[in-house]
Amino acid sequence: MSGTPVSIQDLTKNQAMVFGALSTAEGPLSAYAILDRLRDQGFRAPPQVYRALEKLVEVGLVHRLESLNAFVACSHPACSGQATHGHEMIAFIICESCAKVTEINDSALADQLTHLARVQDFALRKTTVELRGLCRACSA
Amino acid sequence: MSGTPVSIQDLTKNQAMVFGALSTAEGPLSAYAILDRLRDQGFRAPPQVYRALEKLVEVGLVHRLESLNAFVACSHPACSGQATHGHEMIAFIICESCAKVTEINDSALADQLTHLARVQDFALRKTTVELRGLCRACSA
DNA sequence: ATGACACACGTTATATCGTTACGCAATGTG
DNA sequence: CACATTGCGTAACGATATAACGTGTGTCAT
Repeated sequence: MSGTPVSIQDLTKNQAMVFGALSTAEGPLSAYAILDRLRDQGFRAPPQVYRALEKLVEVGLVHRLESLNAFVACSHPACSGQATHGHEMIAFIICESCAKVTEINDSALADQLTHLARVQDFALRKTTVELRGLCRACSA
Repeated sequence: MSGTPVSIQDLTKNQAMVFGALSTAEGPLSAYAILDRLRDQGFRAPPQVYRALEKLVEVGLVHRLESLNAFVACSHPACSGQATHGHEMIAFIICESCAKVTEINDSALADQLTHLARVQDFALRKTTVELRGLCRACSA
């Protein structure tokens, strides 16, 4: 199991650069947006980005927003994918005007989702919860 | 408001064909899969499918699965987009093995999501809840 | 050491998903 | 009738994602 990184230290060069790009960004970035930001630093083709993203998502440092086909750095303070691990079960609140994304880890919600799956004998592997609309600032 | 269809009767020819394709299908279909199934019947290009899908989703006869980039016919018995309307707030349970999709309309979940949004003064417009894993049959 | 293997990476090409833009015909409304 | 609206057909393109292949580099059992 030496190939199981848990924190930023264990990232490869490309993974670190992609994570850096996402951390620096204000909001979510598409894979191609990441690619563009890293061209100066030697990135040339999509697979470089996608490979890094795959690992970062697996480890929990980055989340994929399905409804946006985009990615965000985990907002946990110094996140390293720990926390409520087992299943992530994070909800995202996404403003369609300013693109700001809020990450929410609500245990009541997690319980409900777990329950819904359990009732059907469904072996939950991954959950996607994304709430879209307008944030307070933008709906004012 | 004469342009607001509420049921299958009001669909145009293309919308009806796309809805038919989805209804006939066992599981979710991508837009291009729909296109392929309708080529015999005269469909030739993506916009024909996407335009029909846009309307069908708007009306609630069809749902988009964000995590699959695919579409399913609403499973409500003789669905016409009514029911808990206002916001849809439907959860989908998606088997990654057999691709079967179960539609769930859980009011506790809806309440919880509404609450999460409310706490942040977030004006909810659309929710995506997708649970992925293995259904009972497939995890046996 | 050396050969076998796994891993990260670079690169090209291709697959898949979705949209823009344009034109035309049918319909309905003043 | 003039004209707006709507649905439709088509071509071209843009955006997102993956396959496939090659290379170097480290580990490590032999």
